Amino acid sequence: MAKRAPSRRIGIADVAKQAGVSHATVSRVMNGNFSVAADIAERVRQAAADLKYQPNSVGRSLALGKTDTIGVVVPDLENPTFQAILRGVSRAAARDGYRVLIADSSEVSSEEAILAGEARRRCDGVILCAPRMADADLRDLAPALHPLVLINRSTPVEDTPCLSADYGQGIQDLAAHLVARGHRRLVFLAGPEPSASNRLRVRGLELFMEQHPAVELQTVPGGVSFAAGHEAVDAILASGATGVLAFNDLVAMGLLSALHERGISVPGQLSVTGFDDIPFARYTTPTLTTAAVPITELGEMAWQRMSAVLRGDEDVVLGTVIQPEVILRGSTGPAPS
Amino acid sequence: MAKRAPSRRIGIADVAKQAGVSHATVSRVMNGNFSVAADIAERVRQAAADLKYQPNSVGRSLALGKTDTIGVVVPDLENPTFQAILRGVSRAAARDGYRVLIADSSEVSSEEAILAGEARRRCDGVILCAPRMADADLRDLAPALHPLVLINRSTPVEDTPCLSADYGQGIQDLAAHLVARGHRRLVFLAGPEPSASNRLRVRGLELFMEQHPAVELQTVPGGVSFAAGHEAVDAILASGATGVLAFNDLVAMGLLSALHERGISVPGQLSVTGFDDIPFARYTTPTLTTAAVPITELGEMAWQRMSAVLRGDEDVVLGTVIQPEVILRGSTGPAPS
DNA sequence: TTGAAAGCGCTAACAC
DNA sequence: GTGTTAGCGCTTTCAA
Repeated sequence: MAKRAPSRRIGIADVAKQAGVSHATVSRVMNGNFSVAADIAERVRQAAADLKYQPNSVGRSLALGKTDTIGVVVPDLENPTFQAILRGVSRAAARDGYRVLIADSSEVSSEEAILAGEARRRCDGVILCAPRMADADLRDLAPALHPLVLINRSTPVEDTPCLSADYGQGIQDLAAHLVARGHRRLVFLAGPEPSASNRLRVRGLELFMEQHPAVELQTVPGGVSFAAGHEAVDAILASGATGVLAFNDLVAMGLLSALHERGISVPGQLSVTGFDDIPFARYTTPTLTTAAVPITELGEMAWQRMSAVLRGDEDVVLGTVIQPEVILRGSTGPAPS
Repeated sequence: MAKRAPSRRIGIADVAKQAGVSHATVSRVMNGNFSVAADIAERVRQAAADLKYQPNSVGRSLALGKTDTIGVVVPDLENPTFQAILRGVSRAAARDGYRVLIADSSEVSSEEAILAGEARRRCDGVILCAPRMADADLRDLAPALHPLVLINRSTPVEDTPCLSADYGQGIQDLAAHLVARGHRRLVFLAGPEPSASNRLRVRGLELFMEQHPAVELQTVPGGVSFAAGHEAVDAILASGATGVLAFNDLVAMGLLSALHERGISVPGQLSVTGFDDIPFARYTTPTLTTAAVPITELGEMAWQRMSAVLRGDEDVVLGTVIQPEVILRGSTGPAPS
């Protein structure tokens, strides 16, 4: 037996008693079931209002077998990309009456599986952003998580919608832009080695190089943050490149800031590109050339897929790849002669 | 009767049957109750593993009368301030085994009350950031939301912990800094009229002006975003002021960007201050002088308060005011002579 | 130490 | 149209 609460919250039974009807009738009224006589319905509504009745959604969830909540697992709530995904999911889900439970793995990827499972137990489904989780782990985990939607994974998982941006194409487009402006020595300021989205960029650049044998490309280890870009400045300058392809906007901004401190002119001496087009990219000095990934929309689309699965749609789109769009701004220019 | 699901999820009953014990025993084992014989416990664990049993947390919540989840209501998931609060709450709550449900009112303040109530029904408590909600509405709402923790409200509400930053003092400190550098004509690039935190800044500036009769202060309408700051540039220039106190960092950055486009030198011709010290503030050009509000910590503290209330602590701290700290960077300098 | 049974708050099938 | 009742999956009291 559950706790004998001394002063329970108002429940459906209290309203039923107050209105002099059965609790089934109260339930009907609360759910807008019209098979209740108008006068009785009114009496029930009055009683509910008098008692300030708030339906208990846990009871409701148990009876209905659904929570109207989905979990979103992100590696880092501090990263604008994941904030944007979360925002997109949250808004789209809210329009359909669903709420979002957040699970932030704080970049501890060993936690992701646990968090995701935990989230799934409380929710009707989970949207998983786990860019660094090993493919094998993901495949093991997936069945227990279903309904599951994946974001930014290249791994196809059976019966699991997956949304991602074409980082490979985006970085090629940026490289092409630099080459068109006369740059022949490029450097890739890389993201985390194990990250799927970094691998896609690397692969894209490999393809690009095959088609542009005259271009030279180096790689400098970077990271995902301002600080990573800031710290990489020496290695970038040492590379002798005239064009820098940064892993993302954050890294590019850190680099821009360090270059400014060193008195290096951008794009006069060095052109720099970012990736993502975070809101701040248009406010840096100089403004940042980047490949825009409509990441909030990607979050919204993730909800569409989840919603389709929850509705039991027969043919949910499984693979979705969004094409980034190159945005030319002030941080790139012709190669110095 | 609930839906006759054709293929239910594995429940405690399945594990009980498989292990040849009652479901009460399974429950005891799953909850680490030691009053179960070691061999039986092992058998149960084995059965649970075989069946890949995942305890259903809705059932658990109903029996226990708690969800181990708290709701966080924010006006805008796009705003770095609220992202940081959310992050602070989420991480602190996670450490105590609680999860966070997000409710984004998308700046529609009429939605806040509904969202908050809705969140409360699904959660054990709610942390409310509703800077524009009218005091009276908040007081009406509070009892139904309890346990409730308020963020950035100056309204005291009975029995409700409230955390806020001392925006009034922070803006005075920034103004003092400008005056110390010789500025005599200041302009406040204001936030939203009805926002409590804007009113605190206004009040702070009034106090400041009383103590500095030689200083002239104008007010220009602004907003909360980049765009607002960017658009205000003409009004700012028209004011003839040499020092600008922007409502927050975002607004300051938008203004900085517009000033850069106009070729106005900062801080040579105009000094600009922000507020909040968002992560990007140290990477603008020039870097932004601002008043740092440790907002993630504020989120963490909000969880501490909530946690205390949930534990039934007798004397929870109700009012907490965090002092912003002025961070001097490159966007402010001596008044032009 | 274990099982039977009640109850958490709600929905819905069924009978009237 | 409305009430009775079973059941969602779990915890916990009580009795054995």
